[in-house]
Formats: sequence, C-alpha cells, structure tokens
Amino acid sequence: MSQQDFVPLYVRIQRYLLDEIAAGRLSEGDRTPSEPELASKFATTRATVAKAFQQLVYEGVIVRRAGSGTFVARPAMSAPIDLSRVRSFEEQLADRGAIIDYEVVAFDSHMPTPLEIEALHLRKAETVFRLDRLRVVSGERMSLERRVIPGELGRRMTPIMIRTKSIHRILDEDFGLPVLRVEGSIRAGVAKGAIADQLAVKRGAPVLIRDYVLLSADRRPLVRGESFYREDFHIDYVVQQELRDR
Amino acid sequence: MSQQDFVPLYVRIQRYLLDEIAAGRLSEGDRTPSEPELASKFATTRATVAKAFQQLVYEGVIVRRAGSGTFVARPAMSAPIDLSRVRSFEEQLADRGAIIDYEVVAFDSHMPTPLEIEALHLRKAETVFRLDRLRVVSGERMSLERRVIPGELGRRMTPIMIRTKSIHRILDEDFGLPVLRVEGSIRAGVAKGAIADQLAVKRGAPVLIRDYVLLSADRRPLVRGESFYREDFHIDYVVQQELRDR
DNA sequence: CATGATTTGTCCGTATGTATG
DNA sequence: GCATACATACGGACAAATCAT
Repeated sequence: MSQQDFVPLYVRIQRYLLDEIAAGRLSEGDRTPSEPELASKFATTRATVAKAFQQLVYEGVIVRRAGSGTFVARPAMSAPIDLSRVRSFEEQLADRGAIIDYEVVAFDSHMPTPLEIEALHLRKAETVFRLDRLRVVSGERMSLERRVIPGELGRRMTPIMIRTKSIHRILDEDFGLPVLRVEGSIRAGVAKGAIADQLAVKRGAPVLIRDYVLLSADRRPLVRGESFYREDFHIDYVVQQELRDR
Repeated sequence: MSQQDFVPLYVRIQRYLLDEIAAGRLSEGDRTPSEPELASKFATTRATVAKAFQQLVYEGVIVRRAGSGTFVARPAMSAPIDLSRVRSFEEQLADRGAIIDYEVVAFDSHMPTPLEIEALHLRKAETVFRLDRLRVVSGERMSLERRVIPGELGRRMTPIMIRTKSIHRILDEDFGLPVLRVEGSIRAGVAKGAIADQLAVKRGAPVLIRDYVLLSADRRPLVRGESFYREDFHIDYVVQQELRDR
C-alpha cells in the first residue's frame, strides 16, 4: 500500500482497447481509432498512444500498417511455445486478455496401462487418475485435454481446482511442484468418436495432437497429457540460437 | 538496391548490442551502457535508446531495473535437444542415419503477395522465388516444403544446391547467412489437390502444416516457408526452464 | 495517373517522477 | 541526502505508405 496505485496512461489506453475488443465493439480486422483520435480522447500525445500500441503489436493483439491504420489481429487461437520459459499457454493467453474456462468431461481413477507406467515411472500397483477437460477460450471450444495423473497427486485435486486452474498452476501453487521441463511431440490426426463430439467438429476433421510429459525440477514425471486441438488452432513457437560464447 | 537502405536508428542500436553480446564483450548478467551513454554514442536522445531497449526486453535479451541499469538476460533456453537448437529437421534426421533426398517440384519467380511482403519485409517491386520440394527420407515421401525466397537470394541458388541441401545449409554455407532464429506456427489441416498428390496420400487425409520464417543474426527475415507433413510424421520438442536466480 | 489527405514510422528535445545504491 | 538510471509523458517535426478523389 505504500505505493499509489498509479496506472500509466499508456496502460489505460491499452485497457481501453482490450475492453473494446472484449466487448465486441472491435472485432477481428476492424480498424481501431487512429493515433490522433486516441491522443485527443485521452488528452495526451501521439507518442504515448504509439507506445500503448507498440506493446499490443508485440503481443499479437493488433497489426499496424503505415498509411492505412491499426487493425485488430486475428483472435488468439494459438498457443505460443516460448522456448525461453516454461509457462502454460493459459498464462500466455491470459496475458493477452483471453478468458479461459474449463469444462470437466471426466475425472476418475483406474489402473495404469503399461504405457502410462513407463511414461510416469509408476509402480505397477499404483492407481492413476484420468482428467478429461475441454478448454474454452472466450466462449469457444478450443481443445480437449486428456491427462493422466499419478494417484498420489490426483487424490489431492479438488473439484474447484480442476474446474478453474491449469495443471501447471495446480502443480505449482497447490502442490509446490513447479513444472521445469516439458517433453512433447506434435502430430496431425483425424477427429473420431468422442473426440469429434467433444470438440464439436465433424468426424474426419483434422486435429492437432500434442502428447507431452510435464517434469519437475528433479526430472520426475508429474503428469502425462494428450491434447487435441481443432483445425483453426495453431501453436506458435520461436527457436533461437544462443548468441553467447563461441 | 541503393535507395532504401535506411535502417532505423533504434535498430542500429539493437544490432550494436546484439553484436556486443555475440562477440562476448557483454555476457549474461553484465550491465549494458546506460541510456545516456548510448544516446551520446549514437548522437541521439534517450527516447530513441529506450525504444531500442524496449523491444529487446520483450524478446528476453535484456532485463531492466529502474535505478540500477540494463542487464543482459540469462541465455534464453537451454533445451538440450531438438527445437531448442536451430537445426533443420534434415540435420536431426541425418543424425539418426536417415538418408534424405529432395525432389524439386517447382522453382520459379513471381511478384510477392502482401503477406509475403509483410513476412519478409520486402519492398513491393522486389520479385521473389518460390521453391517447392518433396523431402524423401529413406525412400519415403515425408513432406512437401514450399519456400518463398527474396530475389536477391533466390537468384544465387543453383540447381545443385536446391537438389541436395537444406535451406539452412545453403544459407549458412553458401551465402554466409546462418539462421539464428526461427519463428513459426504449427497447425493441422487436410491434404487436398496437388499437396495430396505430391505427398502420395488420399485427399482429405490429415497433414501437419508448419509455417515459419528463418531469421539471420541481425533479425532480418531470410526465407519464409510452409511445410506439409504426412500424418505419420511428428515433431518432437523440449522446453526447459533455467533454474537460475530471481 | 496524379495529388492531397490520412495514418503510421521515426526522431528530436525537454521534463518530471521513481527506484536503486 | 545525493547521484545515477530507468519510467513515463509532453509537444513538435518530417518522411513513407496508403487510399480516395
């Protein structure tokens, strides 16, 4: 409380724009007010408006074209894999103002398959939990995630946790087990049966499938997951060579 | 190519800093010159230096602390495998003993689309080359790659190069332009028309689609690509968090 | 096709506030 | 307290890209 809750003007301008988008008054492809218009509206200068815009460009919210204007970018149907940090894509989307809901499809326990024993380094007799959730971003079904969780951890998950938080956050905040490493694999496949139904796509529609294991600091596998993404979803990534040494 | 060699001052400042880091004169944790110092060095104002810094902050190259200074951030990612290093898929496969051949489907020039101008930062009148190749791994058609190459580079590519080498290797070995950064996006789609034929899969079969831009050391876009992979192909990745201080 | 209005891109110079050591 | 460094903001200027007329 020692600090005043001062909000920089350029942040207030960003919030104004994000609100306009969230409220639907600005949609994909629409032109935003110009720099002079916003400068006048907020009683400031173009430089400040430009700064507000610049960050939103970096976050992929808007695109700008000289001589033309500033436009709302396509909706955030993407999950950046920022290889410099292990963050769940929920966090990354939340940074951009998206609203994420979960719809729990199944949460129960069973005996692990040999594949699951291998992936999670389980003892044979240890039961595991299965958690199937639909991830809904800003009202749209985006993906179906299937998780296999060791009994030890699964027993401690409450209904509230699994309805509201990403697995990353549950592991970190509730269990004190931050995810330090993700090993995964991405491939294409077709939606069939239950998966097609739950994603609300036609059977035979293409889906992006991501298999992964979340690992803790000591390289212990924490959770195995399989996520199915609709065709209109994409995963963004950046790979960069180290500049140092050499 | 003479008229428009203008490089914004803030970009030149960024390149200066990136060079200092690449050359090892600045390492992880080192303090960079301050805003006034750089402003003086480049005969500009603090505002311009601040803008140069701001983008590097967003890209994770530096961190800034008010009252303290600007510091070189920890190396972005330490992922030991796969995507964390900038290698082409060819190299990764070759490591495992696979034999890679290319079958050139098309190599011609055309005027760039607006999308290509945007992605490659082209001038409008500059023609670009299109290179379509099938990647054949151990006798099996694995993927179709479509590349868009600025005329300047495309004109220097010989038939032998494009029949035998990955784009990464051509850029590095033949043009002295190593790829230091890849920005891409992965999604699922269906094979249709020419793509299905060339991949030798049924129309409607799922394919993995990867869009990307290869960038050089100074962040200039070199090549834009779109690759289509058959259903049985998968992309492995590892993301790992650095353990360091905080 | 030319031209002017609009819009963003870049840059200058100045000023004040806040955090750090 | 003090100097240094970054954070935010003001106001003005010209250039380049775009688009409607």
